Amino acid sequence: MRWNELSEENCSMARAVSVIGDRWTLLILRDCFLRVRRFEDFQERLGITRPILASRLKKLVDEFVLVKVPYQKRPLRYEYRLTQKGLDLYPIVMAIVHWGDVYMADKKGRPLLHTHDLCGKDFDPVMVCSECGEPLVPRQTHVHPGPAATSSRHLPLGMDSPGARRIVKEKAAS
Amino acid sequence: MRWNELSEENCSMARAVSVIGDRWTLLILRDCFLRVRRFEDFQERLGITRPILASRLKKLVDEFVLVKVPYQKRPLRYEYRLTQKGLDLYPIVMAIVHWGDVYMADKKGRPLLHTHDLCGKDFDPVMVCSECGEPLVPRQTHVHPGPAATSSRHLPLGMDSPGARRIVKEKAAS
DNA sequence: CGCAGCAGGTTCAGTAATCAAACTGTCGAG
DNA sequence: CTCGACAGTTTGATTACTGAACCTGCTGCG
Repeated sequence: MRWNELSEENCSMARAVSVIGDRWTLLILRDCFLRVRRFEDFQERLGITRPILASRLKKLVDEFVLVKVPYQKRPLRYEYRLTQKGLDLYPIVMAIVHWGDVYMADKKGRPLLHTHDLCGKDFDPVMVCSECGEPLVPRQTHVHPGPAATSSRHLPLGMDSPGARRIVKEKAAS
Repeated sequence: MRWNELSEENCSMARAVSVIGDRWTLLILRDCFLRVRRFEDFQERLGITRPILASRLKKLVDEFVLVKVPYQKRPLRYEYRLTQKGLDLYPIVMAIVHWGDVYMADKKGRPLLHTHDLCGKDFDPVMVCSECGEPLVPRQTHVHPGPAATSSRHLPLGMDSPGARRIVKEKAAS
């Protein structure tokens, strides 16, 4: 499968990954949330090569995750700012940072702490259920087909997934 | 910067991205949470080439995100299961799926709905502050150096970041 | 026994993406 | 008129990914 074919898959994750599923893109987005906005600043902070940075920024602009806003004329220069679509990536970025803090930090602790202005405390992000507010645990959730469910691929062991075929076979054999 | 150098960066996000920051890896992990466990099943569902799948699974095992568990002897065969470290990627996966649902779904709606067994309802994941329980909004948070803060890179406009140098210059000029 | 089939990979040649470094173009300051 | 800042683009060499085929270890069938 080619990368651009990913965006046509009937799977929200595949479509999201076709936009943000790239190491450089994720690091660029982290910097966006740290209020980095200019080409040279991204380049110096990330150590990314200039052609790659240009291509990733272009893609994010094409996808409406970032907008180019002029911050001066003569010479006309633009900075990159998060749109609402981009700002809504915050949970993804925070979830990744938090996982890195827990599992990839060295002995000295975390390089960066996050403070919540509302309560004034340093926080960790916690993912909860929108309906009951309880923290989400993978074992306490399951999935079922939604309105746009068509393909059997990317459904969890749907009736014609390989796993299900195997299970059906195994049951038939017993 | 090379990919493997990423893991040495003093930044939790960079280190996490060195493990999971790859389109295929993210899709493999999604399937893990859908209880896909075998090489052939991953291969068929994802349409990934076999060498890449083998290399990604190996990397995830090396990083203790997955473990190989034998499910039969003669012939000895293994399946891939999430470790606790892998299970803790759930918020990342859910956040990506949710963003995809909101911004990348087609008119028909979502391909997949998630049900929370505790409350019995279909839910969206919401990221809240561990201290006060309020939903996290990027504008209501800020960062400051933690115990392991060393390099100025990857700090938000630290005193010797390019952005800060520019701001200092601009203030001095006024 | 001989051979097909399955699960889980590996090997190989060709194509695509990424790298470092240099180059372009516009402008303001000295 | 030269210098430096900014925001990229171009170039040639290196690295990663792709698709197809191949390999291994075992089982079940005739």
